[in-house]
Amino acid sequence: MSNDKIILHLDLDAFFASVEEREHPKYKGKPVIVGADPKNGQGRGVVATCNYLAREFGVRSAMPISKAWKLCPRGIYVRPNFELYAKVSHDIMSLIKKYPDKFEQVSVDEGFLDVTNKVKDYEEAEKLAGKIKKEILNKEKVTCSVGIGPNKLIAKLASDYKKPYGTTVIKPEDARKFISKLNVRKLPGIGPKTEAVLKELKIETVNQLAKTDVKTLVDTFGVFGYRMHEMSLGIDESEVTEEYETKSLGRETTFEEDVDNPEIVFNAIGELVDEFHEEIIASDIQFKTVSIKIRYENFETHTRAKTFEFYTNEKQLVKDAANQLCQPFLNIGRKIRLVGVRVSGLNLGEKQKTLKEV
DNA sequence: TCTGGGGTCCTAGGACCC
DNA sequence: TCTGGGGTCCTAGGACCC
Repeated sequence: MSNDKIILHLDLDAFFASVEEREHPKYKGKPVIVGADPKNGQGRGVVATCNYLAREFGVRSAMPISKAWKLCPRGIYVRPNFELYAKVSHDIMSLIKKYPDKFEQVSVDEGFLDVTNKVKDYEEAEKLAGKIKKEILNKEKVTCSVGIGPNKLIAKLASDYKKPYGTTVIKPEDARKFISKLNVRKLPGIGPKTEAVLKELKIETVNQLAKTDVKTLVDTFGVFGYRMHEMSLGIDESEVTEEYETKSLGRETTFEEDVDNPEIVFNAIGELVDEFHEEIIASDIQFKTVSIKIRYENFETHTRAKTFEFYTNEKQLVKDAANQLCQPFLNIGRKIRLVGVRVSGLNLGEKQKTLKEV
């Protein structure tokens, strides 16, 4: 009995931009940038997603929209329509779910499929991937890329290897070689900060990471050092899991212009709470902790939290707690850029203890 | 270049309990 | 005089992911 798995990772290509192209055929053949209003280069905010044509101009996700505007002034700039993307995502995930033994939705545009007992080998897995890709394209008019490998880590890195509309198959015996060549930044959990620390240690490729002794990594990164070392060898024992429980729920907003009037902050908090409280009621959620987040104009960010001795779902309680928690940050002669409210310590109603619905 | 909004997970210190 | 040890909960900050 072998315990080798066959995992597919499916990633929708430039998802938000693809949906916009689908809805607006006149966008085809043009750079499409989904994100904040660029306001002739003065806009505040970032790029959410852009299509591959926009990427040729150097535009990237998470880039300030003002920079995107400089790189690609003639692009088509659209505000995101998250409700639409959620609907299309839901439709696509519903199509996919029937194929694997287990399906895990990771985000709006990604999912893992454990097909170990559905296919007899990697050739069959590749055929299945082709079938799923065509079905999504025919029925939903968007493309996706698929990675196939012996675990979630390899499958995920493989789906990223050839995009858009690519399929990359990494058999178990090729996993080490495949992962060795990658930059450490590709590994999940290694972001800009960790990348910089690794660079100081002269570690830039996964191969160099694999050759580093675990002690050095653990001394530098704590328990994550072990995980980094495992990943560098292509090891990932985690299962494709269908269960998912929400841990927190909230909203935040960046003001059009930085503010110092407390009334404006309180009003914003009220609106944010009104918005997500609907979700709390609809999903039958109770909570016991309320947190606020304040970001000053210089991007310095603070959080404060208050935990009740009981679970509740009362809107006014959230507003009162949030206002109270904000007080120390107001009227001190500093301008505020962002305010946020979040509830956690959740007691989930039966409805919510199911699949993640993004 | 000047940094969104939705989240998750980790760490570290302090309070408190037995 | 010089002060345990383990567990749990809470808070604040930070890195990271999509």
